Amino acid sequence: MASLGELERAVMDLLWAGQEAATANTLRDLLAQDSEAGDGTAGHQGKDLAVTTVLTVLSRLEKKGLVERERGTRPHRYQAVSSRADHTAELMHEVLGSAPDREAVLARFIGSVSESEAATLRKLLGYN
Amino acid sequence: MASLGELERAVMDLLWAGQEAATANTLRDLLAQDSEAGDGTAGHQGKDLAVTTVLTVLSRLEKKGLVERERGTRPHRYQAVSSRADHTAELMHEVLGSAPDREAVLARFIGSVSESEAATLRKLLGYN
DNA sequence: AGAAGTTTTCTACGTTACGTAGAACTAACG
DNA sequence: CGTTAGTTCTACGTAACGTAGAAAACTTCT
Repeated sequence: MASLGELERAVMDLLWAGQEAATANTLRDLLAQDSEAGDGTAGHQGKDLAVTTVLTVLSRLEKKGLVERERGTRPHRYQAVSSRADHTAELMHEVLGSAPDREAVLARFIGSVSESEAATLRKLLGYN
Repeated sequence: MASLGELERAVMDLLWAGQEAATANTLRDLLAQDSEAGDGTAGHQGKDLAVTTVLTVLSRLEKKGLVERERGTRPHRYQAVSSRADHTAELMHEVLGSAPDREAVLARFIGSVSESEAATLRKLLGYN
């Protein structure tokens, strides 16, 4: 119960990027901007989305527990429930937990970690 | 490009469990067995699947690059391309790579790792 | 070789997730 | 209270997946 669609992902990226809670309109504008700057790298192409589209996606994200909304203010404001780092780490745990042989998974995982990441990990695990 | 459906997952689990390449029929039988033993823990319920169902799933898994088939022999034999540990570790990397702030993700990840896993990781990273 | 059985491929349908948005409803503001 | 901004409802198209029958390909037996 974790994978996100392309647009859902784009919205979460925006929510994770900005620290402030945002409205659907703001998000729609940001999405429009992102789709410009056509560096061809990735991302959707072309026309702006309708606000209702953004709202639908936000509702779905809320149902999934990834987004929280302030219903008090009139233009509702949305924000990510947890930081991207937290969310991603949680996902990693989910994946890790999906296998019965965790040790083996960790071994392979560490086996293909970059040197800098390995350094980070050593630091994090260091004393304790 | 990674997530598996419930049945796809069940099939992969069987392929990962057995070291020998298996035929669709064998797999169907194993799936039937698994669905018995109704401990209610999880897994599908009820009736056996048609062999064609298993074959369809195997084809899809092959297309996804998770399964390899020997076309030479007549009942084709199927096997996992990589071990479950490898596959899972790869998934973890994919997840990790999906965030721009890997260090932060790793920090959170390590933060909620069990003590035994932490020990495993220290060992793997070469105490330092 | 021809019939009969086995295995694989093709095609298809139902369900659910997701992108997308119009229509209708609700709240705010003058 | 009417207009306007914002939200919810409903809906359609596409794709993934579970599921399997029908048809095609291959084996085997006589």
